[in-house]
Amino acid sequence: MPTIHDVAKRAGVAPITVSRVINDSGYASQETRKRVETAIAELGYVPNVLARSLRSKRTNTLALVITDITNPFFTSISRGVEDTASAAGYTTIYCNTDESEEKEKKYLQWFLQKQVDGILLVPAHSTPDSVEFIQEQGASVVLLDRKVPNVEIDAVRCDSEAGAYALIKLLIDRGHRYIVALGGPREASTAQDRIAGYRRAITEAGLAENEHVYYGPFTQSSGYELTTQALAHTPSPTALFGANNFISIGAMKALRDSGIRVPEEIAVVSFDDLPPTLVVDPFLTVAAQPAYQMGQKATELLLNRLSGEAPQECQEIILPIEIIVRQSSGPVRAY
Amino acid sequence: MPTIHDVAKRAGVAPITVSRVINDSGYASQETRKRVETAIAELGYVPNVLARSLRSKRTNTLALVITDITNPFFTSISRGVEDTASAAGYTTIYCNTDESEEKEKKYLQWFLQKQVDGILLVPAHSTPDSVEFIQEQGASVVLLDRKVPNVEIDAVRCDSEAGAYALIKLLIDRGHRYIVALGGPREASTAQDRIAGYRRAITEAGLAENEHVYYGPFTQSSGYELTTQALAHTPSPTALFGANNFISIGAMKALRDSGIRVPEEIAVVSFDDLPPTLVVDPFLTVAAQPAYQMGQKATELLLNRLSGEAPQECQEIILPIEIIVRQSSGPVRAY
DNA sequence: TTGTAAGCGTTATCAC
DNA sequence: GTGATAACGCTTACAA
Repeated sequence: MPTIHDVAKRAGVAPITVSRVINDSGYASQETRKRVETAIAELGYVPNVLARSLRSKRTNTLALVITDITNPFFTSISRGVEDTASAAGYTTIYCNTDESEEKEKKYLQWFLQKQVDGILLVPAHSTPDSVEFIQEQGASVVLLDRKVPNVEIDAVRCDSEAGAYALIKLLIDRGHRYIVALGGPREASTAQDRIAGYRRAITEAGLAENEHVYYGPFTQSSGYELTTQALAHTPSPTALFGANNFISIGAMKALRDSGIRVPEEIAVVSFDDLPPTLVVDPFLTVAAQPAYQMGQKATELLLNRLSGEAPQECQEIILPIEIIVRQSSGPVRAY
Repeated sequence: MPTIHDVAKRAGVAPITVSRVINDSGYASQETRKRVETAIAELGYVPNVLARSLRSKRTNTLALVITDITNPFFTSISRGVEDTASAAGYTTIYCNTDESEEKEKKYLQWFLQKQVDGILLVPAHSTPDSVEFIQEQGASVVLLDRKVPNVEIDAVRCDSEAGAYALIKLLIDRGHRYIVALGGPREASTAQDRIAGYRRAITEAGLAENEHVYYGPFTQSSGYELTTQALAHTPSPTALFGANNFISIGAMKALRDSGIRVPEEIAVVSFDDLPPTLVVDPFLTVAAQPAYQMGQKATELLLNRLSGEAPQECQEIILPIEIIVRQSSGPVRAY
């Protein structure tokens, strides 16, 4: 493998001149530039990014820390991140934490050791630990999707509380009085906010007594299980609210297996839409988050921060949620 | 940030001794080891991976080059890769080529510059260019999902030809005589093989005259469009074969929009299953590939290659395809 | 516009 | 067991 020295020798210049040509930094006469470029081409020279980063302290790498790429919501986010990052000349490292704080910590440590320029983090838990850990090491972070209390930090997310409120309000307006929430993990801020929105809508409608919340992981099997429990309860719910896409799919499966028809016998609403590429007949009434855009905006914010273009103070970007009414929420009626 | 020198000074040893303790290489007396470890803890020393890699020529990083993370098939592959890689202490860089050879080339260049230890490649086109490019730079590659002609190389994939053959055979056995193939891009080896399998089944059944193949990208909109074209054709097909999941979903939408019932009026079979986490009522009869395992096996193979444990000669791992019969293929009948 | 010298933080090599 | 030295390939700081 030829080095910058080899190129320099062949072009009859100093290594630093080659460096200048490669990076378009500093001056270089038309002719010198030409000679260097020829030498590079002839030798098939490829700069060693490691050496460059060691010296310059910049790796042109971003880290994306999400809980599970298998969830289409995070898939879209990650696509938004990768597109934006690569367009700016950055590569993306990624990992799945599976909602485990331990894994999260391990990965963050790795990534910081790799000297990534910035981190996009979907924090598993609502504690400032991870963020503080990153900031101590002097790296830039942007929080994605979820909140963390007591830290000044750039963030991009949707208003989960408002989204959940709108969904529940919709159910109440259609006559539902007994709505069960199939919640996510207590640790995730989005899960907390969605339950808060549920609660607000229920309480406002004077239905506080009917409040009924289950908690569990953001998985299909949890949705299935919680639904089974909810159905066994008396009085039976007339509507279900799934706190994310996986939970709702699990709920739908449980209802199917119990022979309960949606929306005729029970209504279902859900957080998160599935991408249209994956569904032939969209059926669920949902609060849809612009996942791709979230990834995009977060990456732009991070890149601006890195280039020093962003204003000093922290930015919180709250993207709008779209309520998409489909069949699963059923018609207006009296219960 | 403390360096290895600071630790060495504090522990009263040479930097190389610290290095030995950190990496568990070479000897170090119990006592020295202790002193070094204390110093490390006291200073909060974190090794600089960049410097280490520059010297050692190993980055503990793998690159995953896929066409589109948004496709659940590749999502599962990527999860298999990441799980396996991280368990072995490797981080994963990834990118989406969108079936573009140009993007592929750009990303490969980046990744090779970053000195990744190995690359997992889903080649956009069936040409040896990319593979040769990588091998010239001395990096290890494992081919994933798709073939490339005229190169000796490790590879993990499924037998697309056989899978397609089995699907078409199933349709023929149910009485279908006019089956249209909604193919993928001509450049992708999997698309080629699936059409070859289609052709073999059709020909074997003496239906060569009814062969009818469309080509287009592996997207939903292509599936939609090709289906519209196929329906306009006379005689009308009694069955459709979608060459991948997106194409088939597009086909299903086109059929729905045309008011044509599946499987009553037309049968549909498809390559690739959707993960059970995403579908409430699986409907399509499919040739399902073990995507997660493919990622896992490919990564294991690559890691073995890197550690020199793999045998000299190249390995081709062909994983079994499962034919899952559901409603979309309909019952046996005469046409 | 170009070059010199030094150093980024590690580890390979060889010596003791 | 431990250490001195050089080197990995590049860029910053300064000089000409």
